[in-house]
Amino acid sequence: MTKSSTQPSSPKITDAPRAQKRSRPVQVADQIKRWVVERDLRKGDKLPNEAAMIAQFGVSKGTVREAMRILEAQGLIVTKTGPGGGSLVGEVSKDRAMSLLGNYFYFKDLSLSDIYELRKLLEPALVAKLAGTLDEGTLTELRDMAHQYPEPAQTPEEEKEQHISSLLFHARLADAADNELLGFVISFMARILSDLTVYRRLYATPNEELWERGRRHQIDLVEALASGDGDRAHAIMTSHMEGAERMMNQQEMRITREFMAE
Amino acid sequence: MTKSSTQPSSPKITDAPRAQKRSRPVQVADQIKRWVVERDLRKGDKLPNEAAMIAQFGVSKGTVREAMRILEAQGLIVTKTGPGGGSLVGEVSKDRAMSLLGNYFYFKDLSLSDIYELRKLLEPALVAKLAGTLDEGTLTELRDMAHQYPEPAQTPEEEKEQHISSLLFHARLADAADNELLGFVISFMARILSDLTVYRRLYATPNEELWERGRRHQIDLVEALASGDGDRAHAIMTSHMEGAERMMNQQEMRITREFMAE
DNA sequence: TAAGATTTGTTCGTATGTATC
DNA sequence: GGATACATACGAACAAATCTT
Repeated sequence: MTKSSTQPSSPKITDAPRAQKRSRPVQVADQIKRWVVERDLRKGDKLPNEAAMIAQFGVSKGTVREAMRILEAQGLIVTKTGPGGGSLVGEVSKDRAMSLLGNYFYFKDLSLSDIYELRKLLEPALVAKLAGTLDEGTLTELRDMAHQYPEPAQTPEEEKEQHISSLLFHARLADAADNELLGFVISFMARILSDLTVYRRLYATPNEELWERGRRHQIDLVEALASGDGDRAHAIMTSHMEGAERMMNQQEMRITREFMAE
Repeated sequence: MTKSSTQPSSPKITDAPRAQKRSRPVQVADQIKRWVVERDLRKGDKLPNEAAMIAQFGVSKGTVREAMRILEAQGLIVTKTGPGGGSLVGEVSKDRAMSLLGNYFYFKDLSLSDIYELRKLLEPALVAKLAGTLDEGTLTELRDMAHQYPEPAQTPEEEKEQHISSLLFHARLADAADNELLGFVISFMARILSDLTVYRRLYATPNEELWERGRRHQIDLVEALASGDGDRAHAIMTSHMEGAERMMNQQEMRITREFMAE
């Protein structure tokens, strides 16, 4: 392992001017981060306890606690009370990462077409890559999800439920990719879309034809994936994305501005 | 504005089991977040001061301060001392969002091909869309960046510099997209790649032919963008991505595991 | 420049809660 | 149950920053 030994840290992309005075807790948090990186600590590894840090950094208990809260908020540590307790290095969860990123887009007012521009690029490519690589368990899982709602929704609540279920289907596909980055982006978009609000419905009853097409797409897609037909999977997903975008535009869905959950 | 009035918050995508006891500071932080969302507060809006929150939530000063640190760590507030000071709602910066997301991937060990799989999908599509839409100022900026290094690098340091410069070129393109989501993903990848480490160099001198091809690509790309030739821009970028990936694989670059900067 | 007011920043002492043995 | 080791929370005091006069 070539320990990079504090190289001059070449200029970062999109590096803000940043100078500023940093409060003690933030300084302490940064030092702890460095400490963790230097020792290459991993998921369950223990950090020194409060008392040790108070001594180590020469600050008070309150300051150390604020520093720990900073790290905790970023998902980098978890803390337990009691004997043998203390703070442990904690892998940032996907859920938390999505929430944190969601906070950024909270202020950005994404549009549906922004999201679908990306979905139309990524999801067809994803399934094309996935075709023929999924094990039986995953395929069964996907088949079950595709068949879960055999009838069109009767109520707005039911329709929302089906909408969420459909997005879970896509998130499941994303998780099957062995590309964490691709999987994350797709899951993140699914999550944003699952927080949608129907602003005004143009048709009193949901468009059954579009619904049926969406359902057929899912079912056909799983079979294309099972048979290893990447081109067909790609085509189905492309068609599905276009249909989904059209349906959502028809219903004038709006993105809900929402803060992180945790 | 249709205030969504605390709807039952439909099941989230990738919602962890999550129950757990939440510490007082976290509870307070959550309440403040809700408070902000309910009132639809924006960038510069003021939050109540410490004393008011102590009274409001019936907790001690230390607890309130820990709560504020949590929000600050997520980029949601900024705090100033002095009269008229206090905490303000603060838009999450792109830089901070990338750092926070970087923490997630810190544990994931992304490979170069993971990143390039996405780049090859997104960047050609981006430039195809951008063709003919850029103003003269932006085009000039891009031209300048493309011509910045007229000679191949002589030293590893120089080469790294050029590498970063090239990624800045891509980040600049991403910012020109009027799709914040697409722009963010591309910039984020550029940032990860800018933190690369050359692990072992196969050729003592950098491959000049590949370098020259990369440079030509950038120059030709800007002209294609200026003339509005989307197909050509797409083709150039595709070729460029393939070349870049090949070059990096040749040099056996490794992704540096690095914690957030701020 | 200086003084005073306001608001956050930091410390210390003490007490309480919680999990392990 | 009791002892121990740890985090959690409170309250009072003082320090530092920054605005106003």
